[in-house]
Amino acid sequence: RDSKIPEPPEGHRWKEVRFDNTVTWLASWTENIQNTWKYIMLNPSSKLKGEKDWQKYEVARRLKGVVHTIRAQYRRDWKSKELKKRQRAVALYFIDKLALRAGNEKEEGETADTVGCCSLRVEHIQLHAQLDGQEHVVEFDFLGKDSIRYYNKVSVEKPVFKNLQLFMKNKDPTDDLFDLLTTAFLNKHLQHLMDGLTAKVFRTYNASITLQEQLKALTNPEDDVAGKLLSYNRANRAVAILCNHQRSIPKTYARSMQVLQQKIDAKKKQVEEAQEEVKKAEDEFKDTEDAKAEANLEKKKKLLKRLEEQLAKLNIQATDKEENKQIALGTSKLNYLDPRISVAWCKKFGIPIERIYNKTQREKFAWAIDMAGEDFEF
DNA sequence: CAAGGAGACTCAGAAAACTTTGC
DNA sequence: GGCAAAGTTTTCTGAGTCTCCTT
Repeated sequence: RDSKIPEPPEGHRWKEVRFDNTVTWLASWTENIQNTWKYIMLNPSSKLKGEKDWQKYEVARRLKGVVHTIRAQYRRDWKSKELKKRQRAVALYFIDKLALRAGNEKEEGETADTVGCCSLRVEHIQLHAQLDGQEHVVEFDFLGKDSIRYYNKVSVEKPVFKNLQLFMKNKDPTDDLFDLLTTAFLNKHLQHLMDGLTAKVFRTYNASITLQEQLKALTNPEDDVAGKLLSYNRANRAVAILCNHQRSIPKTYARSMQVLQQKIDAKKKQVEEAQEEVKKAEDEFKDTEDAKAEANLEKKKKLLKRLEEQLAKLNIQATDKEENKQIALGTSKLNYLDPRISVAWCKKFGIPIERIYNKTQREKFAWAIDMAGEDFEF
């Protein structure tokens, strides 16, 4: 603190050596190709990053307390006399319900043509008064962050639908859907509703609350560890779908699926054979009615049951793999799910934490592992 | 005094590196 | 018990969000 600022080592062209406790980086420079900033920052396992992460989830938990009021308010604003407020209210509805990103404006041409909520254009949505037996369906199709496609058909509340029709009236496909709205305006409003509230907090909040609810709904205390872990993965997957976290289909997918399918086919055959055996044993027992034949029948039945169970397990595995082939679970696990929810779940159901988090993740979430008991509620 | 840009930080999936599994 | 393939973890660095300061 009181020590003298050291001189930059000779033979280098450092700009400066500085003391600055308002930032968290250790070194920075401007990258010379694109003129962007580069930083050396601390590891996620560091105290500094851990505390920041904790804070983030605490803000999301505060949102939980006021989200009902906020929802009531944006519903009222759907009928506002000010068009700008209506746009804000509809956009916020999307951000809340669909976990869309804020959608800052970005420089045209220089960067990929991707959008978020506030930067949606007319061409990115289609309205269907009626679709697949649902009313007021909005069909989204646009490229989001990292040019990942967002495609979704959602039934929305009638006032939202009416408003969207209004916003689209007399506009070209390339016009902004929310032409009166900016992320700055939206975030200023959110800040006013709750200290520290911004658009992205909704993503964190909805992701975490979804995990908690799904875990509650899916976990069967009777299941073994593998069964419970499957439930956990499904809860995690629900969140990844909500946040649209995708991945390209793994190169090994087709092959490993094929191998699995072979296993399934082989198992099916075994089951069929076992069924034959049972039938045979049944006939024999009917004929002879002796104890030996009965015992044999029971044995065959038992075998059949075991094989059927194994088949069912393989089928689940295949379904799981199939469902997961385009979905990336890592991003939500690392960035959106309050780790205390997972820690509490592990403690409650006696699942070792290392089945959920690997070594690096346990280091990153050390604060949560320390803090959360089995009855932690997000 | 609002608009806009600089700056700082979080979040994203792909690819490389490493570990485990199944033969 | 060794080796290839499959699966997992780590690394990489670009793409977003949002704050704050300048104009």
